[in-house]
Amino acid sequence: MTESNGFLYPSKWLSKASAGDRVSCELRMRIISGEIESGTILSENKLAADFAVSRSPIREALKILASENIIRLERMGAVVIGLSEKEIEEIYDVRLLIESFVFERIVKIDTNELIKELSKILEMMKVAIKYSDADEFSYQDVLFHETIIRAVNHSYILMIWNNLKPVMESFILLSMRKRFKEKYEDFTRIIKNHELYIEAIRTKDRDLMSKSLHDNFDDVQGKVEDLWISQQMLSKGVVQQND
Amino acid sequence: MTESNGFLYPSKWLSKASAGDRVSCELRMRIISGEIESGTILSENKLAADFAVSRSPIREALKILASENIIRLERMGAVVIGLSEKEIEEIYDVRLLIESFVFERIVKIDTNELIKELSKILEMMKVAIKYSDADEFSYQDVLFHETIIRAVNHSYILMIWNNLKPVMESFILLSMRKRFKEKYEDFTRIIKNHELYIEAIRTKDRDLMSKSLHDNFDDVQGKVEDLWISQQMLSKGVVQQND
DNA sequence: TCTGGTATACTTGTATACAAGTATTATATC
DNA sequence: GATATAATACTTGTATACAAGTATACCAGA
Repeated sequence: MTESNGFLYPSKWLSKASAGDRVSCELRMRIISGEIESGTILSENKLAADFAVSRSPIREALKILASENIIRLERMGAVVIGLSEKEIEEIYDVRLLIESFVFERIVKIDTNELIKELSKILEMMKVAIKYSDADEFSYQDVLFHETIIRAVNHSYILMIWNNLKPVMESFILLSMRKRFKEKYEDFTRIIKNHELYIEAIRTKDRDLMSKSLHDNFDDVQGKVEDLWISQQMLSKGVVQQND
Repeated sequence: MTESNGFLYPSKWLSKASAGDRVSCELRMRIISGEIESGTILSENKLAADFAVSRSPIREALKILASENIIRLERMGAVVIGLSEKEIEEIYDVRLLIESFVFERIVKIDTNELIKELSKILEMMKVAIKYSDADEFSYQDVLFHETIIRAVNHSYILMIWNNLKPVMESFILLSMRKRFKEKYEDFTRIIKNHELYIEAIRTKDRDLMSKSLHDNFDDVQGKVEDLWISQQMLSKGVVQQND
């Protein structure tokens, strides 16, 4: 709905992606936005027809979404789980868990390079705000946190992140698009929060990190809740996937 | 090598599994045991021929293993990563992380039902020891921890567990098989440790939980290291997957 | 009207075919 | 002998076909 082609996921992020990836990204957005309601049963054949691809990429996409816990693969059809408030809280539990873990590792390593990189990303975020580019802002926001996580070089923490990332990304994307329209002033606070985060890493200050992390989450979570609910409301009139 | 049919993964655990699952379970065991060495490049076609199935289930299996971080999907071929000591430590980092998180939730809920279930599993483990059934013991051991994790009803923590579980399972399986042969006396200590864990849950005693958790990990990790190394040694003479 | 069985229209899992792309090898040219 | 180019033997991603299983609907018979 945001893009002119009727797809929710930014098409430029899919330049080199396979059909399976495209489908998974788009389906994920539709599920998280509430366009496809929780409880809907998705059929491989129907999806294949809708997306004009064969069942192979559809199957791939469904497997991915199932591993992200937003659908549940059953004997007949895939049941949409979606993101209720409970799931959103749970995601932030996990983010808090892994980012806290990561911070404990970060305080033990040299962070000069990391800080430089984070500062660059922050600049990018500012530019994105300036030009009201919600998608770019979201991208950089996700990248910011991913960069921190990657810094500690922990493959299994990275594994968790990789599982969480797509859902996070979609969620943030939807949140930011909404806020760019309605709550532009939010972004100064978000930027300040990220600056605080960098500062926490620089000074290796646990308390500051904890504060900025919690603020960041509260910010996104609290504010986004009504976004999400409004999206749900919006989609109540939408046609069901299966008739 | 353990089973007469030349497969490492217990065939009875695959009764209702698809070909893709079979392949992923068996490949995982071979990779973790070191039978397939780290660095090996796996070809879809070759694997399909080896396992006498088509490429479809092989692709599925490779996707699964890639999400578990034991192989890496590249443009041409899948590169085996395997489990070095670093990865094993990382896995236990994550287990420690999630089980600690879970415990914090557990102290807030009614644990009667959980404790009953855990006690049952413990009894099963004892029986498995009595009859020297390493596979059954491993199964119950994994189930023990999974039961605790499931008790808190946290879908995204469960998601992490689901990603970790197969690798854990394979690792524990190999470890226990070895120890049943060589270090039978270990098991009294493992049982005692699990009893301690139950006790920690019953009394909601953080310190006791932390102790038993760490002991359990040190136990498995420390003791298993040499298992794993010996497995690696063992596999040095093994024929490469690709010629 | 209710029960039992059968036909049908779905479903998944697997095999196979094919297109497009990428290393590798061999050949031709200098 | 060294280098550029072409042939080849791979690779992945996707489409399609088919078998086996399952829910649904429908119809026959009581």
